[in-house]
Amino acid sequence: MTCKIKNKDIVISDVKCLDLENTLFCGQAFRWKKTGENTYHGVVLDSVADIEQSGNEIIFKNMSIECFEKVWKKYFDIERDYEKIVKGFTSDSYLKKATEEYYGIRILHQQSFEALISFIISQNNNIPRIMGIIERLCEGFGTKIGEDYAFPTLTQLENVTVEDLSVLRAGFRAKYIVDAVQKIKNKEVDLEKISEMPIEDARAELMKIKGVGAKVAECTLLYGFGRVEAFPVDVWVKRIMAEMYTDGLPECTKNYEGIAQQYLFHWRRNSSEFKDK
DNA sequence: GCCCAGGGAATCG
DNA sequence: CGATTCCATGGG
Repeated sequence: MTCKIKNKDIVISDVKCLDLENTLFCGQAFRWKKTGENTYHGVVLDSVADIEQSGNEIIFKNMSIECFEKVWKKYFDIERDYEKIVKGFTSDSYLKKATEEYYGIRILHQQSFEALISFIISQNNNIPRIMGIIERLCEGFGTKIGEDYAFPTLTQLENVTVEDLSVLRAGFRAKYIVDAVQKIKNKEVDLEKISEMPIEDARAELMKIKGVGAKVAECTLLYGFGRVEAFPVDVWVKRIMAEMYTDGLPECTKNYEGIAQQYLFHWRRNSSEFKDK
């Protein structure tokens, strides 16, 4: 990656395998808005970004180098060599198709608390409604930043009750959000320690929270902790496994199962190859 | 009205 | 144990 400052913008180039459209709208993050042909608007931590992709260049508009280094470099997983990883996938014919049709998906390294709460909300739910609930959560409880809202912090949520959360219209999931907040607050579940645990222990730790089962735990590890070997199995991935991988995932996905999962998930949901199925 | 959605807890056999 | 049922809400 090369990083230049032009006017007040950060311009990065030579980032291989990063397509904003595919990455931001493949169901891993729920707060991005498309603002134009190649422009996107989003919030991470307390930083708001307007980003534009033109070919091999990604432009972070009106952003300081400090902010880019501190927040966005990690968020877009810039240091990881996706080109190499994705090339490794092409020995499998289905993954070859998926990575060709939807090239440039990266796993976004989100804030762990946000990922946890977001995927608690995602259970037995559909993506448009998940987005709405999260938007109401941010507007109702997060810090206002200009026209935007940060995702609420643990402190901002530490005293909320199920009744307080009724404005979200999250249904039965509200009590799970409260349980997650309480257990993190009293250190029954320690997000700091989870990032250093072997993945089996990390899973078990997250599953102490009500409403966190295998799938939500796996999503939290993948998107909130950057554990790219985590493999969330939702209804779509279940279909993929039943239709294409009855003997399990191919060897070429080893240690990168979560990245493979993201390509397969997005491909199976959106490709015309599976129209009306 | 029915079915389904990036599931999980509670209950039943 | 595995299998079934219920959980809130909204869109198709």
